[in-house]
Amino acid sequence: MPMSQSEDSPERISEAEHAVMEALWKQGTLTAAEVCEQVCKTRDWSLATVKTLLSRLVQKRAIETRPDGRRYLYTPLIERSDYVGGESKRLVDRLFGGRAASLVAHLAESEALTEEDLGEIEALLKELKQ
Amino acid sequence: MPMSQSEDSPERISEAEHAVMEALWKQGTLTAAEVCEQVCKTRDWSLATVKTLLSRLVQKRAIETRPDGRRYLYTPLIERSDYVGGESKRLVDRLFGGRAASLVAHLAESEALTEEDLGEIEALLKELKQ
DNA sequence: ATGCAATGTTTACAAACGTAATCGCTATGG
DNA sequence: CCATAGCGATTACGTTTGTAAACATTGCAT
Repeated sequence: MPMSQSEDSPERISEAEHAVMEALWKQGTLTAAEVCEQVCKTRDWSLATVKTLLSRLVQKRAIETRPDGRRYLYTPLIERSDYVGGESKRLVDRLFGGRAASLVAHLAESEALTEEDLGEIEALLKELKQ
Repeated sequence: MPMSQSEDSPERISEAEHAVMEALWKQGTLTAAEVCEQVCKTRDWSLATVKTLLSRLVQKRAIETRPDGRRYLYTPLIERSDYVGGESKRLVDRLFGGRAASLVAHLAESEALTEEDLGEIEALLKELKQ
C-alpha cells in the first residue's frame, strides 16, 4: 500500500461529520464530551458516535488533537469559510453549470427568497460596487 | 406487511445518479444505451454502470420506464427544477441557517461572483421588483 | 492500593454508493 | 432452426457513512 504522508487531497467531510465541525467552529476548541453536549441532543447521538466522527475527522486532517491531561482537545484545522465556499462551489458547478447567478435566479423564482432577503442582497450588491 | 403504494419519501438521488438524471432531463426520454452515449465518455463509465444507476433511479421513483419493443425508454418522473430547488435548499439550510442572502453574501465575498454575475443578479432583482 | 469512571482506540455492522460482471431471455440474421 | 447480439435483471464487491459497542488505559476517590 503506497501513499506516503503527503498533504494531498482535501478529503470530503460527510454530513454527520459536518455537524461535529459546526460545534468546533462555534467554540474553537472542545473535548469529545463537550462536542457531544452541543450535538447529541439534537441529532440523538451517543457519545460513542461523536468519538467515531472525531476520529474520522482527524484522519481526514480536518481537525487536530492536543493532549490535555488524560483527554484530548479538538480544534478545527480547516476554516469554516473554506468549507462553506467549497460546498457552495460544488453545488453551483453541479447544478448550475458554474453560474452563480443562475443559483440566485433559481432561488428567486422558486420564492426561496423573501422580500427581506432581496433587500439584503440588494444592499450587498450596492456595497460591492463601492 | 403494511406499506401500501403511497407516494411517500422522496428518496435522495446520489451524485452518480444525478449525472444520469441530467441526461434524461436534457433529452426527455432515452434508452439506456442513449444515456450512456451522453455520460459514459465524460464519467468514464461502462454501459453496465449506467444500467445499474437507471434501475436504482426507478426504485427511487425518480424515473419511469416504458417498454418499447425489447428495450425500455426511461423518462424522468421528478422535475429538474424540483430537484435543483431541493438541493439548493438543503445547502442553504445546512450551511447558512436557511438564510439564502447569506449564501449570496458568501459567494460575493469569496469572489465566486464575477462582475458579470453581479450584473445579472442586479438585473434579476430589478425585474423581481417589477 | 484498588476499583471505577472517564477517555481514546479498535472493531462492528448495516445501508448507501460507485462500478461492474454475469445471467437469462428474445428477436433476428443467416 | 439456431447461434448470437442486445437488453433488462440479478448478483458482486470494495468503500464510505451512520451509528455504536467493546476494549484498553489511567487518573482519582476511597
